[in-house]
Amino acid sequence: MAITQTTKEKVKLTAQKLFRERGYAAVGMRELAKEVGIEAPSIYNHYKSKDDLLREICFDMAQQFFAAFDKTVVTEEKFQRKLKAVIKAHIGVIASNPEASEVFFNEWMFLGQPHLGKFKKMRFEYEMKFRDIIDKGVKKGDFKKMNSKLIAFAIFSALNATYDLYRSNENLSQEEIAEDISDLLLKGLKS
Amino acid sequence: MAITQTTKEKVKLTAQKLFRERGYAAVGMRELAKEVGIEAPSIYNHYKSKDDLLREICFDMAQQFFAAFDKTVVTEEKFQRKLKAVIKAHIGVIASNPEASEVFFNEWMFLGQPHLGKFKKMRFEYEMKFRDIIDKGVKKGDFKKMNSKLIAFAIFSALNATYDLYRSNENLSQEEIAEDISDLLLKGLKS
DNA sequence: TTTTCAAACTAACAAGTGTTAGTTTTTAGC
DNA sequence: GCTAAAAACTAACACTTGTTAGTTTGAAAA
Repeated sequence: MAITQTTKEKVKLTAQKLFRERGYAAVGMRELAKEVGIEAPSIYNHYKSKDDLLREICFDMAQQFFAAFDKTVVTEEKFQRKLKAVIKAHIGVIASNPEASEVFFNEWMFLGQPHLGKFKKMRFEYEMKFRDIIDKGVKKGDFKKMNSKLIAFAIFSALNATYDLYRSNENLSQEEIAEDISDLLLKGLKS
Repeated sequence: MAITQTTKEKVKLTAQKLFRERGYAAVGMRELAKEVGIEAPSIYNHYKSKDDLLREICFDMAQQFFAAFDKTVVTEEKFQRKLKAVIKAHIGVIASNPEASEVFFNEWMFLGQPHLGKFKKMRFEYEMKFRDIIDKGVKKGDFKKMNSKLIAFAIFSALNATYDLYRSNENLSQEEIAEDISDLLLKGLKS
């Protein structure tokens, strides 16, 4: 817990909150500034532009997803275990910051170039890491034969919506969410 | 296929396209009008306001989802069959209009009151129809015991993202999508 | 041919947009 | 306490926003 908060941090946190609540395009700089407790032009002492702010939010999250994936080393040979581990890591990142995650998933389209292009590329690479596990699992016989692209899509869709579960708190723990959802999906992959 | 298209229809279709591509808040009335081939104020001969336009798009889709669900009468007693049938109906509605579906799922938050309230209520009711099938299936023993709310959430997340599959066409048929995804999910529910 | 009405138009308003310039205040280092 | 830099401020620009008022056009009904 940060005892003190720099203005820059406050701007970023407030932007995350407002962008999530109302969408990037619908939030004005004056409104953002007011919520922070400063005047709009003061924001430009910390961020080059509105787009720059969105860029930082989105790319910070992207980095977290990659880091969580790469940190997940599974020595076990079973692909069910491997997939479950990265699913949990993915859900864990979302759980650690549902607000920024929602912005990441829903507002990236407002990024200007060249960031937008880089973002799409990174997201594709990340998705391919998952697809790779599924494909290898199918090849080895751990998973049934299937349209891996379609299945990976369905899995991501279920995982990426989990930010919604932390909004109006229903006393669902991250562990419970990760366990139930990965169980549902992994069972469906059984060969 | 409509051979001729009224201006009102053209406005609605163009709005669906633009709202999907760039988001409701980022699309201006002048831009929408230009794409239709008229001037901005002419739109007001057909729609009361920008919000009115979004309202029509969203509530038309809502009606289609309800209609498809209610039309799905399954005489079979197995809840797997019942659930599979409504899943397919749901995916079918999305497939029949992926563009409007995407607006429906992602832009409803820009609805003004009282439409926003009504929309939320309808969506909740619709989701409860699905939850109801799952709960009854669990009670009867067709599905394993589980957190039905969480599972319903995951199922909806997977289904509602399918509009994305029709965007950059990958030669995926609606039947293939519905079959693969419902298989994945139903297997995970097995008792 | 005249009347009527819907649907297009032009002009404009009031408010809001992101952002820059220039200035003052606050903070930190010596 | 003095200096330098960071971070706040006010004022403003050029442009866009949704929408209204008032007018003209085009086609159908009489």
